[in-house]
Amino acid sequence: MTHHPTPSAGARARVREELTLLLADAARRQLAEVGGAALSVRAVAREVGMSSSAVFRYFPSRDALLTRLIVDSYDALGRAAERAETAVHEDTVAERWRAICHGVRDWALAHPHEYALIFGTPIPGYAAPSDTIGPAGRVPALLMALLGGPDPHGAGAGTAESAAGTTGAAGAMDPVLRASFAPIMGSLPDGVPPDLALRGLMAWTYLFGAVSFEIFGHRLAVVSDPGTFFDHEVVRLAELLELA
Amino acid sequence: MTHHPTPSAGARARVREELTLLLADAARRQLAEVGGAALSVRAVAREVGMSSSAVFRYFPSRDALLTRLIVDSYDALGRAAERAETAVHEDTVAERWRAICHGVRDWALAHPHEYALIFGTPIPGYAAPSDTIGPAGRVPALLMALLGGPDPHGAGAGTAESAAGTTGAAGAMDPVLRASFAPIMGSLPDGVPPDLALRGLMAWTYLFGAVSFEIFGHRLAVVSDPGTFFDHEVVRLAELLELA
DNA sequence: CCGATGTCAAGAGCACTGCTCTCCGTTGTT
DNA sequence: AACAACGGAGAGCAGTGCTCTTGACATCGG
Repeated sequence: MTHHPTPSAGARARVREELTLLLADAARRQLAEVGGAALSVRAVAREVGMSSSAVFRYFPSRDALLTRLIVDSYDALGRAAERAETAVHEDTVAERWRAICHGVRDWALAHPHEYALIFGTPIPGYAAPSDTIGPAGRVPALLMALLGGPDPHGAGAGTAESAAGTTGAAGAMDPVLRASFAPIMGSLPDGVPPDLALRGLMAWTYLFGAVSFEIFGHRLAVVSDPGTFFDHEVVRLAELLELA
Repeated sequence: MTHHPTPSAGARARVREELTLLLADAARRQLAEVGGAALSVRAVAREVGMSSSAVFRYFPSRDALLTRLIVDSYDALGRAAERAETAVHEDTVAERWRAICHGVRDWALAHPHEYALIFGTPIPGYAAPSDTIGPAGRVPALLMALLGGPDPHGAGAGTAESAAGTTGAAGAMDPVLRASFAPIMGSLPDGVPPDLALRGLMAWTYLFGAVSFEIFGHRLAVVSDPGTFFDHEVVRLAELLELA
C-alpha cells in the first residue's frame, strides 16, 4: 500500500530485520572468538553498542540466538559442500565425493567454532527446534543425491550389482538390519537400494569422524600433514565402499 | 615411621586424598546430570556440604577439576574397552575388533556426558595438560595391539599381503602419504607396516564417528535400531579394511 | 605440656552471566 | 494530530568462578 520496498512489512519491520541481522553477525564474530559455550548476550550487546536488555527484544533468549547461529552454520556448511561439488559436477562420482569431503573439511577448518556448534557436544539444556532439521540434512542429502543418481539414463542396475557384490547376494539383507535404518529410507526417494543408503550412511559417518577428529585436536599427535592424510582416507574409503 | 597404612604420607595427606576423591566423585555425579559445560564448583561444594571456597583448596581451578574428570573418563573408557576385548581374547581378530567397538559404544551410552567431555567440543580456554595424553591413547593402543600382533608365530607376511592387495603393490606407498602420519608411526613398535597403521587409524576414526553420531543425537531421525546398525557397520568396516 | 606453625573451612566481595521488569522517549500508523 | 505500539536503557535478581581475609583446629617441636 505504501511506497516501501517491502509492502507487506512496514519500515519498522525492515529496520528490525536489519538490526536482527546485525546482532546475528556480531554474535557470529563472538562465536568465532570465544566459542559457543562462552557466547555472551551482554558481549554481543556491547559490540553493537546496545544495552543487553535490548537484545532480548530481538532474540527472546540466548538459546534462540544460538539456534539462529546453528541454522546459519548448517546452511553455510551445506552451501560450501554444494559449491565444491558443483565445481566438479561433470566429473566421476569418486571425484565428486572427494570434492564434497574437501569442501566440508575446508569449511570446518575455516569455521571451527561453527562446526563445533553443530557437530560437537550438544548445549546442555538446549533442545534443537525443528527449524534445524532441514538445514542439518543438506550435506547428507547431497551425498545421497551423488550416490543415488550418478547416471541419468536409468542404469541403476549397475549400482545395485556392485552393491550386492560387497556382502552376500543381491537384496539378501537381513530384515532386522534393513529395519534398523528404516527412518532414513523413508526420507529418501523410492527406489534407492537399501545397501546403497547404508554405504552412504557409512561414508557420511566416516567423513564426520575424520573432520571432527582433526577439528577437535585428536590428531595433533598422530598426523603431521592432515590434508594429505585426509585426501587419502576419503578416497580410499570411497574405493572400499564402492561409492563410484 | 608411624603406624599409618601409608607411611610416606601423614595422616593429614591421607584425609586430603580422601576428600579429593570425595569431591571428584561428587563432580562426576554432577557431570552425569548436567554435563561438562554446566558443571559448577559451587554445586559440587553444596553436594558434599562444603563451602565453595574450600573446594579450591583441593582443585586450584574449575579447569583442574575438569582435567581430573577427563583423565578418569579416558581411563574408564580404556578399561571398558580392554575388559570387552579380554572376554573374547582367544577369538578371531574380527570378533575382538567387534568386542572393542561394542565395549566403547556401551560405555559411551552409559556415560554420555563423560564421553562428550573427552570426545566432544573442547572447552574454550582449556588446554589439555600432558597428563591426559597417556590415558587418551589407551583405546588406540588396544586397537593397534590387536591389528599388529594377532599371530604370535611370526606369520606377519600374511597380514602384509592382504594389506598390499588393497591398494597397489606391497610397500609402494606414496612417500608424502607415508610422511603424513609419521608421528603415530613413531609411537608404534617397530615393524608395524605403514598401511596397517593407516587402516587402524581409519578404523579408529570410523568407530569414533559412529559412536559420536549416536551420542550427539545425529542419528535420531536416521536409525531406529542403533545397536543393530552399529554392529553391522563395524563388522562391515572390518571386512572392508581387511582387519582380520 | 605449652606454644609455634601450618592447614583448612567459611564468609565477604568482585566481576561476570542470563533474564525480567519498569520506565520513557521515539516513531509509524490511523 | 493523536495514539498506541515499539524499542531502548537501567535497575535488579539469582547465579557463576575465583580471591582474600578471618578465625578455628590439629600437628609437631621444645
